[in-house]
Amino acid sequence: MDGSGKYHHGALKAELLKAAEIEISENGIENFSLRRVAKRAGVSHAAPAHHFRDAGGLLTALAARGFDKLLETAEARDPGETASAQERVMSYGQAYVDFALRHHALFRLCFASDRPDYQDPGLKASADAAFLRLASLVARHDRQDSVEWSVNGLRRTYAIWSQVHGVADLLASRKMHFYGNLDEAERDAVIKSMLQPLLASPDRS
Amino acid sequence: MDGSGKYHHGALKAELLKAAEIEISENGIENFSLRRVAKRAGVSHAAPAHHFRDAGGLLTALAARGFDKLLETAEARDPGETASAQERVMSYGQAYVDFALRHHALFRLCFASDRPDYQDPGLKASADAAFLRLASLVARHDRQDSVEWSVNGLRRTYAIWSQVHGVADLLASRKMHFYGNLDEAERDAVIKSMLQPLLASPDRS
DNA sequence: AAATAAACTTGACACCGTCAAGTTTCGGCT
DNA sequence: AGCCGAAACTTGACGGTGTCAAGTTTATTT
Repeated sequence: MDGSGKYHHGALKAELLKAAEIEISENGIENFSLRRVAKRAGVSHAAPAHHFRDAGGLLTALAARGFDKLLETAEARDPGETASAQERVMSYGQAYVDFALRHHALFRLCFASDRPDYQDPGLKASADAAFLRLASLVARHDRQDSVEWSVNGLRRTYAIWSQVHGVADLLASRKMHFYGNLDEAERDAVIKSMLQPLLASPDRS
Repeated sequence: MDGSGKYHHGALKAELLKAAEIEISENGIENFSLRRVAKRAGVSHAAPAHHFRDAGGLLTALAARGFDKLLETAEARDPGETASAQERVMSYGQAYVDFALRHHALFRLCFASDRPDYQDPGLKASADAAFLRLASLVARHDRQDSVEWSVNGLRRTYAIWSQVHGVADLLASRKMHFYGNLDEAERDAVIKSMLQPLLASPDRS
C-alpha cells in the first residue's frame, strides 16, 4: 500500500461514493467502471465489495444521493412561504432542470438506468421525497390544503412532473438543437412559459 | 462454420441490426454485448467490424432505425387530414408513448444514451424527421400554414415535445408508481389531458 | 485463369466485474 | 496486557467484453 494511507481507510464507503460521482461525471454512466472508482479512491479493485454488494449496490446508493441532491437543489431555490404557489412550482421546475444540466450523469443514473435497484428502501425513500416535494407544492397551488391525497392532485402533479422532466431530459441530452445554447435566464423563462398553461387551469373536479 | 451457412452471409449488416434490436430488448442497452449480437447472427465475434466501425457504429445505425420506427408509429396512428390538428397532435403524443413503452430499450438508445454518434448524418436525418413531423402538426394547429419557421412555433413544439417526452420517459421507466398499471385507453386519456392545456392556449405573438 | 478485393475467422490483448483465499488491522473480552 | 475473532483490505484467478492484427475463404474484376 502507499505510504500515506492506513490499511483501514476509515471512511471508504463515503470516499467510494464521491469517487463514483466524479467517475460518472467524467465518463458517463455507460462507461462506469468499478475498478476505476476503486483506483480513484486509492484502494484495490476488490475493496468496494466490502461496502457494497456489487457495482449495482454502489450505483443504488449513488442514485439515492442523486435524488437527495435534486431535492436539496429544489429547496435551495424555493422562494419560500411568502411567494405564490405558482412561483414555487416554477422554481422547482427550474431547479430540476438545473440539476439535470449540472449533474447530467447523475440525472441519467436516477432516471434512465436499470442499474440501481429501485426496490431498495433507501433509494425509494429518496426518490419519493423528491416527488412528494413537488406534489405538496402542486396541492398548495390547487388550494388542497389537506394533507390527504386526491386523485386529481396526483394527476396534476404527474402532468407537471412530466413537463419538467421532459424539458430537463431533452435539454440535458442536447436534443433541442434548434435552440442555440440557452443561458440560465433564458432557460428559466422557457421553463416558466412551459408551465404557465398547466398552472393556469387548476382543473379540479 | 456451421453447415447451413455460407461463408459470405450476404445480408449480415441487416441481420446484425435485427439481432442487436432483439439483444437490447432482452438485456437492455446497458448490457449490450457486440459479441452476443454476433453470436445471435451466427457469425464470429469480429465479423461486425466489417459492417460497422465498432459497437458505437452499430448502435448509431440502430438508433436511426429507432427514430424511423417512432415516426412510422406516429404516422400509423395519424387520423389524417380530416381530423382536427389538435387530435393529430394528441395522436402523435400517444404514439410516442406507445413507442417508448413497446420498445423501451430502443427508446433509451435514442434519447438516453451517449453511445450513438449524433453527428452521424443518417441518425441526424432520422431524428430530425421525427421531430419535424410534430413541428408541422403543431404549426397546422396554430394555423401557421406557411412552411416557414416561426420562433414561436418552435417554442410551442418544444413545449409539447417536452410534455410528451416526459410522460413517455417516466411511464416507460416505471417512475409513476402511484399510478397502478394503466391500460392503453387510460394511458391515452392521461396523455390527452396533459396536452389539453398546452393546445388550448395558442399563445402566438 | 489469375489477381485483387471483400467477407469472415481465429487469436491475442487489455480491461471489466466478481469470487475465493490470504493478510493486516481493529475492537472487545478475559 | 494479551489474545482472538471479526472487519477491512489485498492479491490472484476466472469468464466475459471490445478491438486490433493476421490469416483464410469467397466473390469480383481483368
